[in-house]
Amino acid sequence: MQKGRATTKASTTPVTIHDVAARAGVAISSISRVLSGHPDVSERMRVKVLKAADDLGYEPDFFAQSLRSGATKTIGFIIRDISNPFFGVIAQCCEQVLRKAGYSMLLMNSDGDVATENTNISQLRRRKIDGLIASLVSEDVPELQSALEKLNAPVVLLDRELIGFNSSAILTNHHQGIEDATSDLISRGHTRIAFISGSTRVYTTRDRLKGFKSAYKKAGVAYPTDLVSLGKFDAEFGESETKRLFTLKDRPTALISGGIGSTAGSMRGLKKLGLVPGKDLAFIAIDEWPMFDVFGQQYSSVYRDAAMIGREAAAALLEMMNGGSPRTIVVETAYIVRESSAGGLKAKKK
Amino acid sequence: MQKGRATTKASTTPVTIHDVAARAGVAISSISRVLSGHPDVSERMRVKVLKAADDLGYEPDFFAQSLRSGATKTIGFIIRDISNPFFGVIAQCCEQVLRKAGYSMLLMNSDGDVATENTNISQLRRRKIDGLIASLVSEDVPELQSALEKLNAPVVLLDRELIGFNSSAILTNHHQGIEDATSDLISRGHTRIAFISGSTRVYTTRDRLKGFKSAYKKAGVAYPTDLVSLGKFDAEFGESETKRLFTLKDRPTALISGGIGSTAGSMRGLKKLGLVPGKDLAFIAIDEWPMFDVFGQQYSSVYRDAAMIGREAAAALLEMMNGGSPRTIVVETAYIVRESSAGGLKAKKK
DNA sequence: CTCGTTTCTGGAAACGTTTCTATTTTATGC
DNA sequence: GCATAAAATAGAAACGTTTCCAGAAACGAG
Repeated sequence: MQKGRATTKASTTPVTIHDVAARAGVAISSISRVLSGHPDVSERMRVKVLKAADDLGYEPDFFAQSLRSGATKTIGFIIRDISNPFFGVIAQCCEQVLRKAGYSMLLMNSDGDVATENTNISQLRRRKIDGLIASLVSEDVPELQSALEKLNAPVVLLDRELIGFNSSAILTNHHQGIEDATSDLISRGHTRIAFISGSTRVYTTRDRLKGFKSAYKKAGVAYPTDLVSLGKFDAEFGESETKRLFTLKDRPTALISGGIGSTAGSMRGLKKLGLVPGKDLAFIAIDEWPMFDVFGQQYSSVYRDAAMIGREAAAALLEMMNGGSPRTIVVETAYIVRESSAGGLKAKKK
Repeated sequence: MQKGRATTKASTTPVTIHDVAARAGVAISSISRVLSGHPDVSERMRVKVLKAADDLGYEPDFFAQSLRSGATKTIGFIIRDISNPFFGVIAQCCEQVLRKAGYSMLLMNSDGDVATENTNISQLRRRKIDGLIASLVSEDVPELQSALEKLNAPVVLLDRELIGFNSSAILTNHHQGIEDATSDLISRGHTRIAFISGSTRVYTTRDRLKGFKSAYKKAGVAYPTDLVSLGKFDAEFGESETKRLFTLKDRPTALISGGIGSTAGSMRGLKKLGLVPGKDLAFIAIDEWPMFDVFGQQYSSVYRDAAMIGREAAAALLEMMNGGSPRTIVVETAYIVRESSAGGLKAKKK
């Protein structure tokens, strides 16, 4: 049930630069010059060409342009999982900034899988992207660095450190926020604080752990190595580890868990154990997410600004694509105290 | 601080089909035939070419392929706002399915703005996408339909009805879930139920309203027109309208609000008014989001499966791109009763 | 052995641009 | 009015593929 092709003649055969040249009665090179803003163009020519292009509704073919010029005006965006609202905010802000600069964004989920991530990078290389923004699954994959180098395009890493690789990075000062949070719990009398986070193969987790340890050190107390559980970023891991830790003989009295997937898992685990944050234990979430103010209002958190991370990442990439040099930006975190920082100690005293 | 170019010779000059042809000592057309699986190829040639391609690490140039063949293996994905977790889940599932079929996804936010959406569509047309999945801002934009037609590619619409336009659509049966929810509230004794949703210029809102009206009709009661507020999908609208409705002289005793942005706004508004869902009013959210089970556990909802919507959309698009015809799929909703369905009536009796 | 098919291969023409080079036109200074 | 430089234009060669076409090689059948 196709629409009659006579009605919309534009859709039948796309109009090319040749058509415009024929209509204006000039060479195709002149069309290109006018449209790309080349300086050596007379006013008479400019008017004539623009008129012809407008009459015909000419739109340059993207692939032909890219093939010839080498620039694709396309950037790649690789993350673990776009359904994670934290990444969603980052992606949104990146896309908005990049779009305004004339770039389009290819989105790819790595599903937390190194092999998928590698495939994605290859795919983006074949598509000759002008730049890449990525939150990588792991920092210590041997072939990763050379895969990124082969892209031959500027790279902005989100919360990752690839030593020896010349990229921009938007890092987060996790350790300060976590240290503040941990110190607060210690000052309230906690010693057995559980700490759940993702893989130690990324900066994120290492920097968080650094803050956790540092708080204990400042308090002059050894940190509870048996309560630190680092492994994966997903909810399943957070849930099972929470269950395991909170059924130990010497049960923890507090829990710091993050990022978002991990927190969700921990909450599920606690719920199943019948433990209530702010009462049966002190609880601090790492990272907030949309609507935290209404749905997580009782939960303390270590907060960071996802929108800023997105904007800074896009800005850093644009700068590099315009010939600027890579830079590292550190986004701060803040420990936000709410109701759930209380609780957990009664059980200890009993 | 560039790496020495001698070390990684691959990165200096990309290897083309000509290099492979030279190495194998055959014509470039033979390379193309082997690699594209053309039947008329001898075994000897196949082995020779594959070896040469492998030796050189040859990867076909994407743009050259697209320019010549016309297929871009790229699909466009336009939504209001990827930071909305509901869209995040849809996007994730779409991308996963499409990636496995060899397609990449260009993500664009329309920011709820008709003009931006139109610009995005033009951009995607110039990029000659093979297909489009879109959640449009509004159905009754005059030039929208012709803009989509000019794409010359199959389109899958998310929760939108564009009459006379030949596309697939993944619709949601909103009205059933909303009707069930509303009926439940009515049977509990409510008559003054507030209803907040987005623009009536899209199917989503109209179908929700249909369910709301239908419940009242079945109860034989006129529905409260002064308590229905339809306008925008964002949190600001939800918040201001909630405040307005719940400060009316004849205050509503219950609230149904959605989608996610609207719900968040409503929750904020109620919080500022000091009204507690499940106590001072009955409250039902339209749409759930990640972690609803732990953070929204007391809230009743009208639920639908975002992951399924994403998968179905991708599947429908793939089918159309393979020559199949458009189809319409309807995803069901379910009213899920939780604590917040109670409350609100004491105030009335007083 | 020759002829007609079939199978395979090479050469070249596209695809729609940008950009290089050469040529023509216009402007400038004397 | 003429030489010279500068500005504007046309023409053609790229970019890296796919695909069409023609011809070569292989293969049976008579």
